[in-house]
Order: sequence, then C-alpha cells, then structure tokens
Amino acid sequence: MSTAETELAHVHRRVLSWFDEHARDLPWRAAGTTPWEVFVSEVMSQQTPVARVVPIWQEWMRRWPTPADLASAAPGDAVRLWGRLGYPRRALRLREAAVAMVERHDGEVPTSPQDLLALPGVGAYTAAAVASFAHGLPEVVVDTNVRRVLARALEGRAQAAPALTANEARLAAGAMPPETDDANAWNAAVMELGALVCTARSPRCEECPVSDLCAWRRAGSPAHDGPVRRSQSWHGTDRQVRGRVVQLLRESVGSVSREQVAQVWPQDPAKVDRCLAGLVEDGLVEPDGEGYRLPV
DNA sequence: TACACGTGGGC
DNA sequence: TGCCCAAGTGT
Repeated sequence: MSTAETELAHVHRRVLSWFDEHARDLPWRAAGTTPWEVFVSEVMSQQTPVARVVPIWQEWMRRWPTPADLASAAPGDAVRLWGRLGYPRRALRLREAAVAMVERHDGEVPTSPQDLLALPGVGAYTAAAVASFAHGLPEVVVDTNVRRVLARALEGRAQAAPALTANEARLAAGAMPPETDDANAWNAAVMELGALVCTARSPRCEECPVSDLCAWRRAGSPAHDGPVRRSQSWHGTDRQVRGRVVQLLRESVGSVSREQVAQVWPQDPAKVDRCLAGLVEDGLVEPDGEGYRLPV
C-alpha cells in the first residue's frame, strides 16, 4: 500500500469513527427504514434544513407509507401536507415520482442511479443518495456539505465553487473508501461532518476529526477569494407572492375567490394574476369556477 | 451557464 | 436588522 493510500485509510477511519459517535439519530437512519422512506427524506431535504424536515416526513410516512399510497393521493393533499417546507413543487414531483414507481417499477423505488435520475424531482445528488442510502450501492454522493468539506480539506479553499466542477467530482470519487459498507457510511459521514462541524459560517474546527490534515486550516484558514455569490433578492419577487398564494390556499378549505387571493399582495393585482397563472401552469393551483384551489 | 424556485433560523 | 444559507432540480 502506498503512503497516500495509507493516509487516506487513516482519514476514513477517523471520519467514520466520528460519525459513529456524533451522527444525529434522524428517523430515516433507523434500522428497517424502507427505500421509499429514504427517498422521501432526500427530496424533502433538498435545500432545506434537516431539522425542519423531520416532523413533515413523519406525517407523510404515516399518511403515505408506500409509493402506491402517495400515487393515489390528490396533488393538492401533497401540497397541503408539505406545509411550510418550501419549494412546494417538490411535493408535486414527489407524487409524480410515486406514480412513475407504480407504473414503471412495480411500486418500488428503483435501484439504479439511471432509473432514479429519470424520476421527477431527482437530480444527480438525489439519485446517488438514494442508491447509496436506500439500496447500499457505493455511489459517490456529492452535496453542498461534501463540496465544502472537500474544498477545505483537500483544496485549501474556504468555500466550494459556485457549481460542481469536474475536479470536485474527481476528488470526491478518489476519496471514497474501497469497501462498499464503508463507502455508504462515508457518504453519510462527510455530509454530516459538513452539516455539524465544517459549516459554511463559523466552522467548529476544534471538533473536527481531521483538522490537523485540513489543507485550508494548514494554510491559516484564508478567507474566500473567488467571486462573491450574489444573494437572491426576495422582497416583492414572484417567489414571495407565489409563496403567499400557496400558503393561503393551503390554509383554506375548498376554493378561494380571485379577489381574496389578490389580497395577498394588494399593492399589485397584476403581479398576483401573473403569479397565479404561473402557479396554474406549474400545477400547484387549479382554477375553480370564479376562484382557485389546490389541485384535486 | 445562470436564474427561478420557499421558508425560517442563526448571526 | 437584514443577510446568509440550507441533503438541489429544471429550464
């Protein structure tokens, strides 16, 4: 074994040990969790803090314990139970994915990353995560946490590039432990390390199992020098108005009049109309006589 | 490639 | 107090 391989194996042991000791006991990590439960947890966790996912996930799993259960539900019920998780189109896609599982995969969560990738709402990250965490395939899972950990530990940079680069993918693949079980644990462990210790702001380096090997720390933890990520505006955007419209419909029984919907953004009825049209286009809202409702 | 797409907690 | 950011995907 080369020196590099020996050192990498050392890193694997330390990170996996840290994970054994510090992993959060998220409900979908319990023994006996089904692939469907893992699948739902992954979609819900997209761009969403895990702590906010837990109660919604539990509610969904009680209500729709199999893909067939969700496939037969009304889209509007999925959006309603989605609550305030954000990006409610994910709820629609989750249901569409369930329909695809029933139609094309015998009601099961597909196993191959290729089949997973073909499902609505599933991209490279989710396909790899479900293959690894639900099915035990040693796919390379790269999320924002993994990218940040690799950027710091291996590249010596404060933060990862704006989008996944070929070099990052190469580094992530090269860092995987050779044994399948270790690889799957590694995927979860590096994500967890990024979520709990190697955080975007105020990383807890004193708690990090590999801080002594971290290229960024060794370089004196230099500040990010690349392009500044432009923050997304929010006030007055379609996104904000759409959010208010869906929230109103979610909390209403039956349909809501157009006049009532317009009240979510009284200063600009035309904007509300435009957002309403977009929401209908997206399948999040349905016209209902004179008013609107969540899709039945 | 860059932008749209929700929401709320932390600093 | 706002701004940043969170287990990304689709176009």
